[in-house]
Amino acid sequence: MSSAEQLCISLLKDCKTLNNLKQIHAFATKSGLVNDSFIAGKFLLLSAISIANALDYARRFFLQIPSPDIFMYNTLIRGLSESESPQNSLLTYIDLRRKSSPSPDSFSFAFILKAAANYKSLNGGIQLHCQSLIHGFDTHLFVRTTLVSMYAECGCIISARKSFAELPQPNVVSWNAIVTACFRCEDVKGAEIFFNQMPFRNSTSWNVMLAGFMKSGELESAKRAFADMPAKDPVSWSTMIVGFAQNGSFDEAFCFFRKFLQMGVRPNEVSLTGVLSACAQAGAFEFGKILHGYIEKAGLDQIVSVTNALLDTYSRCGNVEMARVVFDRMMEKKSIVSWTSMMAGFAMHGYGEGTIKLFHEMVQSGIKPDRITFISVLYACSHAGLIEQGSEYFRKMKETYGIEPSIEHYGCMVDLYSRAGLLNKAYEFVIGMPIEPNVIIWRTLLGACSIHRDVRLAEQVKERLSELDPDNSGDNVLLSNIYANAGKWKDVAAVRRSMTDRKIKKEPGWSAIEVDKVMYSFVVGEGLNGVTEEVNEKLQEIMLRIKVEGGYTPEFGSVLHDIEEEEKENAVSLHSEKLAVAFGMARLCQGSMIRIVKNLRVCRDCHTVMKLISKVYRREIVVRDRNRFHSFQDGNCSCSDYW
DNA sequence: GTAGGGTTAG
Repeated sequence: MSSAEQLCISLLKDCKTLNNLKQIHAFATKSGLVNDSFIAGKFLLLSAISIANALDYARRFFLQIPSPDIFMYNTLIRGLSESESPQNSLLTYIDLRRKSSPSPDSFSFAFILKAAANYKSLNGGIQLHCQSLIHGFDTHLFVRTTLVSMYAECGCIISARKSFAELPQPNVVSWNAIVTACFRCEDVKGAEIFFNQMPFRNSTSWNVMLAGFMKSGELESAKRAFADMPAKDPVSWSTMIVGFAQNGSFDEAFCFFRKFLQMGVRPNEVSLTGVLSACAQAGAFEFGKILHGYIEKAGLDQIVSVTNALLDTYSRCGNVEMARVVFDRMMEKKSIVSWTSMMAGFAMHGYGEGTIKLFHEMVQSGIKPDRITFISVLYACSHAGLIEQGSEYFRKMKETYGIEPSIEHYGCMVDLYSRAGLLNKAYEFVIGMPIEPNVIIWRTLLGACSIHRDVRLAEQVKERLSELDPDNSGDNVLLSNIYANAGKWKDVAAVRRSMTDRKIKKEPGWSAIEVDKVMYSFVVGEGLNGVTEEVNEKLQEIMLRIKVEGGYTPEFGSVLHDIEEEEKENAVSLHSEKLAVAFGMARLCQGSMIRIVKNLRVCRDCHTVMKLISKVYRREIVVRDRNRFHSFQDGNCSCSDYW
């Protein structure tokens, strides 16, 4: 081996970034080493698998190789199978089959079947199954285990079971694969039966059960299995924490994370992303900050998934500035998820221009936007009232980037026109959509009818919603609010009556606020032990002061009945966000920001009250509602009263 | 020098 070759190999061993790889590439080209198949193979392995955002580089590099060997083909097929567009993996396989050499081997089929699984293409999977049969690899243990997973991913549990049954000697991995396959196809009973039949189990088999139960929403079964398992490893703990977070059980996620810490184990990055996600959903800003400190101390701030979760937590807790700091510190490690999260953060806070600026920076940096990136861009345009730009990006995503708009993109466009008051244009857009509009689309339009007070269109839209989702409480409440705003009390009563007749209950609104790192939640009409009196007193003081000093007059649009004015005032003054803000004003020290998370949309009256409090008391208030953030300062809101 | 099963953010 020449000294240049030795140097090149040792450089490649430490290579961690694309820029670094490019430097080594230049050196290898100059010395002619790039033609060495071993070195070229290593280049591919690094760019296609190990280094983030380097797959395009791998493809270009591959095209320059005169006659790639099977290892090179396999590496590229594998890299593409894990990408956004796994179908490109298939194109590379077809290219391989067109040539007389090299021939595909067992590795090729393991990777290409994984691509079919990721693409969820049953037809493609079946054809590749045939291909593996033709080449005599379908009975290979690894290939067959991948077949079990592939069929399950594509929703065909019968073929998955058949592939497993044809294994003469399944090992523990094959057994785990068939158990996961049952869970994927929503056959929890089947999964339990296979698990009980297993001749051998390591901790992974138990973890398969935990993950399966969690994904099926069977939290009690997951907890039971967790208690029963003989030995818990860090993956078991992470699975539980992540599972709770994904099922919306934040308290249990926090509780398991604390227990995990108490064991004296250093929590891994996955458990941290899980607990951060629970913070993000619950709006637990102070706890998030503690985790941030912990992450830096443990040196986990170099792990992209952790920093992405952290930046998302900050922005969902209303602190988009801290999110930006985390984002900037990632330097060249930013992934498409980091960019898109940051853009979503800006968009939620109403920074439309900032979102678009980030979009261009991302494209500049060489990362291709995907469908989720465009959801953020369109969402930003709609929340900032950038109608022309929104339409332009909607056109561009298909023409320039080849991304077919999905229902979410159409939803953003309907929202864009609706918010701007172009209700007819929005309605025509929905009618002209090439895909069937879903309830979310119609609901967006109904929301717009409420804001822009269009009773006639609202009735039309509600009819469609009644066909698709007749018992939705939110839609019925919205329609009755629209009638209430228009003073049509008879219609309000009719909606209410039909709701009572069909036993539809209004989804209870709740608001949460964190004080001394503890989350307190408030629900209308429910007292909170020990603090009710305190909250009522404070609220009365606030309402009086904003009337006298801020000229507040209540708006009753969100009150359902045709009741006396004074009663109406009581009903709106009890909205959960008002209780939460009163509690925050009573407990948090002067000058600190008040952060509230609400499960529903904030009502117009509460919005006005928040603005007045921010002015009269000189307090900064941030409210996250179902759709976006409202940052109240000196009498104004970041949404410009447009939500 | 590459694989198959369990936990990871938008």
